[in-house]
Amino acid sequence: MPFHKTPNATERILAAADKLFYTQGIRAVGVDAIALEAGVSKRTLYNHYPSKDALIAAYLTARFRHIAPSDAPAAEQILGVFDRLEKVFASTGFRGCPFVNAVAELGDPKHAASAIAVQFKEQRRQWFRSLLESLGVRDPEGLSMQLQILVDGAIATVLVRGDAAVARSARAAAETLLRAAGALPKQRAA
Amino acid sequence: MPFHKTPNATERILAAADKLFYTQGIRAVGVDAIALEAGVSKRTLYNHYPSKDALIAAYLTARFRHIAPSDAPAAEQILGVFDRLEKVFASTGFRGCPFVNAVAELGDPKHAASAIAVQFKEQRRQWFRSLLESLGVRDPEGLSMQLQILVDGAIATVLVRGDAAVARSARAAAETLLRAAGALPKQRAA
DNA sequence: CGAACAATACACCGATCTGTGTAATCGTAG
DNA sequence: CTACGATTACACAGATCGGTGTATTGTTCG
Repeated sequence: MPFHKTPNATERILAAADKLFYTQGIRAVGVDAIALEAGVSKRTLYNHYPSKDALIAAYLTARFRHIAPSDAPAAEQILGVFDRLEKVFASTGFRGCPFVNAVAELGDPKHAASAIAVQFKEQRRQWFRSLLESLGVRDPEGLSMQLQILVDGAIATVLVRGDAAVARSARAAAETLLRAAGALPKQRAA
Repeated sequence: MPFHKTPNATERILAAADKLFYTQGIRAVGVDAIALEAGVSKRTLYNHYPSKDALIAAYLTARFRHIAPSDAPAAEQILGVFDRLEKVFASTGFRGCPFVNAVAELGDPKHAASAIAVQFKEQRRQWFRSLLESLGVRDPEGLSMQLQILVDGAIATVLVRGDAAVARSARAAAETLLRAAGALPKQRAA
């Protein structure tokens, strides 16, 4: 039976690729740098991943986190997204959305990265949509798209502005949209 | 007096750089490809631009279009942004926001591209803000940021989804935000 | 014509890129 | 101990990168 002597060589390579790809850009990072960061020879890297493109795809696939279901109220779950975003924005090394960045810098829509990016964004939109349905809003499809736009817009804006407080603006906008859809109590005066 | 025999060699180089940088990504395009596209020798290219970095900066600076003032009603001007966005999204070769893309793929915040990108986004936000002030909304600063988020969010979403109709969702969200701020008449029933 | 200047072709530099070939080494299972 | 599979170091291929040096070809003005 094949064994694994180390706590996963494949994972170390993937972790190194994630760190370098995300912080410096995919095209800016060579496989040599990834192998060095992972503490692995270049030959070993190519024994685990057949090509840099495959490693890129693995990087994005690993970034594809599935959203854990929650028992919290739907509106709270939705607004919680923006609160979590603010923390991510404020963390050192935030560099935008890895999926959007990959699509932007790879260019080729036939690259595996594009399909992965579409799936990720679509997953989050569907998550929004099902929550909105449970809230009984009038147009869950359209509103889920609007929330999605707010999320990606906040990410892009922070990428160039570097101001994590943008997340609060996005949250406020989401509140207004939810309120207009009847999914939130009427506004309290200040 | 120095003369110009052709309709501007510098401009042809810039136009070639714009086309290639935007459609394929900055790092993906070599100076040789730009010179070829411009119908110019590489030496001439370097006689007009001292380095690729300078050409990148020129590319972004040229993309920096100043917004022409208009006499149309303020709310109409704001919503018109999203209508124009939809046309841009539907045009062939749309590849997202050149400023955001440049920041994303260059990584280095000290690169001239970052400063240009910040200026561009800030200009548009100020444009929103002054229109909102003329509308007498309660929080022009915050609302201008929210509109900015909608614009960049729509751009990022279309980049991965490829669906120009996203612009209409963004416009609808902008209408809701303006209405909640009292800058638009109360909603008509469908 | 002839001086002045822009643009050309083209070779070239050193660095870096993705990817491979190979022989030596190491750790573990039988 | 031995055999085997994973990993290593390292050289190398072939391409491309940004950038330069140079000698030659135009083109325009005086």
